Amino acid sequence: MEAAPANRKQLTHDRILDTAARVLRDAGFHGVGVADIMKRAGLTHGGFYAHFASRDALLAEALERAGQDSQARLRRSIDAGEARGLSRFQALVDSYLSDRHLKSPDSGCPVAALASELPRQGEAVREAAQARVDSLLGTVEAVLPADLPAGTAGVVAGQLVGALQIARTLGDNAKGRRHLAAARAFLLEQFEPPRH
Amino acid sequence: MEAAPANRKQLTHDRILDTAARVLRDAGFHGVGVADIMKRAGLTHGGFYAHFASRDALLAEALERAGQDSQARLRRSIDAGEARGLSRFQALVDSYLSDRHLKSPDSGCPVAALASELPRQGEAVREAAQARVDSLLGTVEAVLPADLPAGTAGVVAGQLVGALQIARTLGDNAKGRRHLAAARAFLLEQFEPPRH
DNA sequence: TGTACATCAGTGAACGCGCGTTCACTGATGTAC
DNA sequence: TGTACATCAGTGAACGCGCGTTCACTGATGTAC
Repeated sequence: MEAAPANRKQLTHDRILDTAARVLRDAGFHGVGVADIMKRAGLTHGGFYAHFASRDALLAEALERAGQDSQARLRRSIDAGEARGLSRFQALVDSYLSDRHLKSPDSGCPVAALASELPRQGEAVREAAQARVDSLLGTVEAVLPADLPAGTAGVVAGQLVGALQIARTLGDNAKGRRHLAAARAFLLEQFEPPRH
Repeated sequence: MEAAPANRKQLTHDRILDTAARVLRDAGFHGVGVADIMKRAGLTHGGFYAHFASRDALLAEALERAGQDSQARLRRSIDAGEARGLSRFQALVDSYLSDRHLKSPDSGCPVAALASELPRQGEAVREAAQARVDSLLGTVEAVLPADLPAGTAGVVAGQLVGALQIARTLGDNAKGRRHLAAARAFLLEQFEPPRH
């Protein structure tokens, strides 16, 4: 019943990563401290370097993990929205620009949670960041109508990321939510494919 | 010929603030260190607390200063573009989403340079941040056609901020510049008022 | 089935360093008479 | 015009603290026979 010997360390590694991926989106790169993450994962800080070569290596891996996590959530939301009769594009917009995403960055898109910090990180993190941006562009592209000009997915992604960040700066209140709602309305009017 | 007695300190204060406003946009909130800023301003760190109550007070003032600085530059660009025959809206879009703004955050818009860090700052900084967002919205509103739905300025601002941040994450290279160009083209097509 | 040994994930004390902040002091500027 | 004094912007040493990183050690898990 016990897992294979190599697995125990792997499980701990995963637990550290999940913790870091959550804290990273909540508190930013400087909010991720080695000792704090280990403590939250139920460990002491000394064991950290048996799992990661450096704090920077953790940041890069955590960013990737955060992206995979939020991407998976987003795809589930799109599927669920489609099941309720929405277009896949509308489901994406409603989910990305939802009040829930406004108030819970720790389970949301790391690009929106970290965008202005990304260009200042070390090379490993910046590479992971570009992969996350490409992945977000792919998700948007997949739900857009096929006949739009090249670069449209980038335009929509820019709108999603920018609108969410401005709404978060305005606050989790009427002002912030009004900002989100305006962005949702605009995107749907612009890109929603005509329905029967 | 000498300035009034109270002026010498004021001049030093301004010099510290200008330095901090530049470093802040380049390196983010955590990139602003008391000793480093004082040194760059040609002073020793001990004198800092004669000018600011705390590092946080400096951050809030520097954010405000950065916003005023970049707003003034943007307005000059809009006027210059108009003088060259562009619409004021096109001049704003060309300037905000320019290759120069892509590569020089330290003299650019602090909202784009800091957006994802703003919600995590202390109260004084967050208040200054909201004022900067409002100011950006005002500048956009002023150059948009009058008959657009409420919230349109917010939509455009979100696009500007998001597109610039994503381009900076992609890098100061062909990929980043292509992203900027697509956002410029989209905004002009959408909102450029018809010309004679 | 049981004993001796090897492996290895995790512990906790210690390190060097940089940071924000404090404070006694200096030296230049301006004022009183 | 000159001297004595007060003011005040800026200096530089020192502080306490938190952080990333290292390392000798522990104790549990798994293997050999």
